[in-house]
Amino acid sequence: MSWAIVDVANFYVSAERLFDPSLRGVPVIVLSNNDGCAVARSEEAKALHVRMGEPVFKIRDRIKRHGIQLRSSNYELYADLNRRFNAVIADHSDLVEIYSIDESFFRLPALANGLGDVGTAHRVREDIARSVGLPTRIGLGPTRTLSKVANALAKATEKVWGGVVDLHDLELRRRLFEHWPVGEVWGIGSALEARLRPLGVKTTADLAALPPAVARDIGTVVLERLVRELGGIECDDFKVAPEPLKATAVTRQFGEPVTALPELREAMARRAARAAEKIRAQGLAASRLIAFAHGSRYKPNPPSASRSARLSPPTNDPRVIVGIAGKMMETMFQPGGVYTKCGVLLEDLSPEGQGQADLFATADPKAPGLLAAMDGLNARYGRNTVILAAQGCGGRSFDTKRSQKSPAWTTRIGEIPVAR
DNA sequence: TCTGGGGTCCTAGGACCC
DNA sequence: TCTGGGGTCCTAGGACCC
Repeated sequence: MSWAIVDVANFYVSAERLFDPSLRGVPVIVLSNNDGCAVARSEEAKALHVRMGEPVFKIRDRIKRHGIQLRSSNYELYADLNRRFNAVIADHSDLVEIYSIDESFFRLPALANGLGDVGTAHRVREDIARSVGLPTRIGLGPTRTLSKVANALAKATEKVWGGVVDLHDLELRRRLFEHWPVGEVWGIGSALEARLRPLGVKTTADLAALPPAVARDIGTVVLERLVRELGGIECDDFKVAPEPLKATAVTRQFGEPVTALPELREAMARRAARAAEKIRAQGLAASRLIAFAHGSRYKPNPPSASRSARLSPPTNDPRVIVGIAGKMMETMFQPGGVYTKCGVLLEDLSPEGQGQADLFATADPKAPGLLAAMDGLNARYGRNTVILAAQGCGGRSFDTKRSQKSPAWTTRIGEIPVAR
């Protein structure tokens, strides 16, 4: 098998630059939700040592001194561009797996010599650059893991090898792995890296040389599979049809800290309603609900609590979910606590109507029609056109901050760019 | 004094990814 | 003053069953 993975360079920044030429050639940072941290950096920003995940308030002086441009994250735009570049990939491949918002695995026609695949990979890059306008890198290899490592190497060697690296060749792997730090390998995080270091496993070559049983001993079966995949043995397959969601979460930091119970209830209701809406859109119902609320972890003694409950029968009815989450918020609330975040998790998701009926609960016969009407109106006239009273009206100070958001250039008729 | 064996299910927590 | 959000997978340990 021949695996390929394409990733978009500094995706969020590249997306922002597409419709705003003033951002080109200057340092740009795209911020996390609530405008808190840097989650994407242009090459110019990286050169100024802005780190991934760095809080914005800590780099205010650099932002000012170097004129670093800030943008809030604009997921509507990124999701649309994701759709577009995947359509281009599909022109070249019969099998595409969307792995994340900025990465997709795909299969290339396996030619006898690897050169054909490299040529195709270059054409995919060129097509995406021409028809979508996004810069990409591509890694090729006989397994998923090897293509991921190749992709990382393509990033590091872009100027030399033009953004495509093929790791089908054993000799090339041997040479490159000796210089590639083990912590850079997909699946090796800081904890595993720290466990591997004292054992003398510092490079990818060291890791690939571990006997699988030893790897399992150091980590789990996950590390064992990783080692096998580095050796060219496939342990993982394409996931073309997206697996049904197993759990979903809606958790948000507050724009401003909250101390009053009525506001906390309202904030919780907004998150719970959104979570219920998400699973309805997938035709799923939840069997377990978890709600939590806490204060800043950078403060001493922040309030922190969570509650969980089984939902029987499984449900996606916002009236039920918002009701329970609201009661949970009441039992968690500590007077005097300064809260900065709350959220709802829905777990044990199953297809709607498939769960075991509850012997003691009678289903509301009107619910399906009511919820379909509500979702229909919100789809047609915009999110939150119809809401539950518990969610409260209008924008509130505790909603997420997004002060620098760019327009939805490609998906809203009122926000398309104007040319003069 | 001596105190089985083999399962399943659930939960919490850790680790990883983007 | 200000520090993101949303997923998956695995394991250990407890509760429970026969």
